[in-house]
Amino acid sequence: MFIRTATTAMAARTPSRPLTGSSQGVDSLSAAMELMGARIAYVRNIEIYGEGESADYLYKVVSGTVRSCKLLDDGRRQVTAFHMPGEIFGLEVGDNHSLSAEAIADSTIIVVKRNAILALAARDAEIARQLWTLTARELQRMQDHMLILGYTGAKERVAGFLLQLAKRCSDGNEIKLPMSRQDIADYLGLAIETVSRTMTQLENDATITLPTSRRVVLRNRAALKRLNA
Amino acid sequence: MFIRTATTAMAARTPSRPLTGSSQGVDSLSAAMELMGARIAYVRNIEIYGEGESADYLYKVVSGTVRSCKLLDDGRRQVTAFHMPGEIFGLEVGDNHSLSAEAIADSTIIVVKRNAILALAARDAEIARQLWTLTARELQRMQDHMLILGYTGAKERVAGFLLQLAKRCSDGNEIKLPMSRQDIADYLGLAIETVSRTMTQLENDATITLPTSRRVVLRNRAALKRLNA
DNA sequence: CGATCGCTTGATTCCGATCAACAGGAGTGG
DNA sequence: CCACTCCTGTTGATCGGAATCAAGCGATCG
Repeated sequence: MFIRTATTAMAARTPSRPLTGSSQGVDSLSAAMELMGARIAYVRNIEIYGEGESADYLYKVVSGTVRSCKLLDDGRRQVTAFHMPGEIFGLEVGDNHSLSAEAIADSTIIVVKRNAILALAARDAEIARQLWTLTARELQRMQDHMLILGYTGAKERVAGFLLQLAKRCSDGNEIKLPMSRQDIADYLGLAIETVSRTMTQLENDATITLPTSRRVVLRNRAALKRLNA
Repeated sequence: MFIRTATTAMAARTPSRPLTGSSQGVDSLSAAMELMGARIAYVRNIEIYGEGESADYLYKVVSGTVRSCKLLDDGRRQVTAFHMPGEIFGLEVGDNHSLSAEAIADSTIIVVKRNAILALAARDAEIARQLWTLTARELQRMQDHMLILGYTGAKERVAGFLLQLAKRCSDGNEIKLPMSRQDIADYLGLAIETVSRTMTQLENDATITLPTSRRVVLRNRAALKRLNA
């Protein structure tokens, strides 16, 4: 399971360009994680940590995708975030995880002792700043998500989701969806059938095309943007 | 429009007992704000800052209530948070506000230069830690909000909202609502009529009572909790 | 090949949005 | 004080759209 890589360098630390592109600006922290952490491979659908477990580690996605979610009593599941390569997750203020995290696809993830990072932050103001920036970025992501959930219509929500993804992993106009329709549904607060239907509807409107169910091509971004803010 | 009060008194500065149990640990920051900041009175429905404006200040509610929100193109408004006495808002990572803030009721608010706080944080690790904790608490609040927005039913959302409020300002079982039905609707992603209807429905179910439209008495918390997680 | 899983599509039901009217205060000015 | 309006909240009726139940379809895998 463990593949502790010696982690050569990580090129040069780009001089802290915050926000935007995820990996930049977190470099000394990011580099520290790569040095101190262990590389672990998780297979699809495996739980990385559960709700309520003590938050002893910090995680950074190297490859694959992870979802953070909460299980509700009625069996429903609320997906609060998707974590893509380069992103850090598992950061908690309290001592326990308020969410669970699961690998959506086979993923390799760097795992670091939280205490080690916090100790580092206590000594190094730059690390502390980056930790804070990271949290704030999470906040921003969550605000975007909330905005999407605020929409009443299904088309608006799906459109918002697609644009959000396009911003994060834009290979031109094509998006590769790592998550299932059910994941999307739980992320958007919709039924899986509604997600599916809305997708095909957008395709019929010539707004997108679906070469396969997991690949989306944005044909008309303007039309998508018109649906949300 | 501004009434920069010379800040005579306002009774005594309540010795900063912030939120829930996490009251400890935010005091030195809170105290610093009270010392460095100016007390300003805002009248009902006045904008405190607008979306896109530069985020030069940090705010702490002394009395009254503030809403953070975003205006959408279609005229809809998404309320992302309500800020109650003792709470801090306006904290941004970037240099600009991503949301606007408006006073829901006449409010007095402590306003501090953001730079002053950040400078303080750079020197004082404890202040930095508190700043981070504060951001993380905001994150937690937003997660709760997202959970509520994830519910498909109106009853579930309203129930979640009421429980959330009860946790924050519990005078026994009675909640005093500082915000209008429209504010609640925009917070929950519902139509105002639906909020109103759901309230009366909950009253008919003997789950709550509504002495007036702005006062809610929780008669059956268990029933409310049964509706959400 | 059968089996399971993920996705789509169809038919129906139900619930929330919308349009519309109305009720109760609060404030204003006569 | 009353008459007036404005504002907020409630209630009713209708309509549309999303949830739900149900079936079918196409992959991938043992």
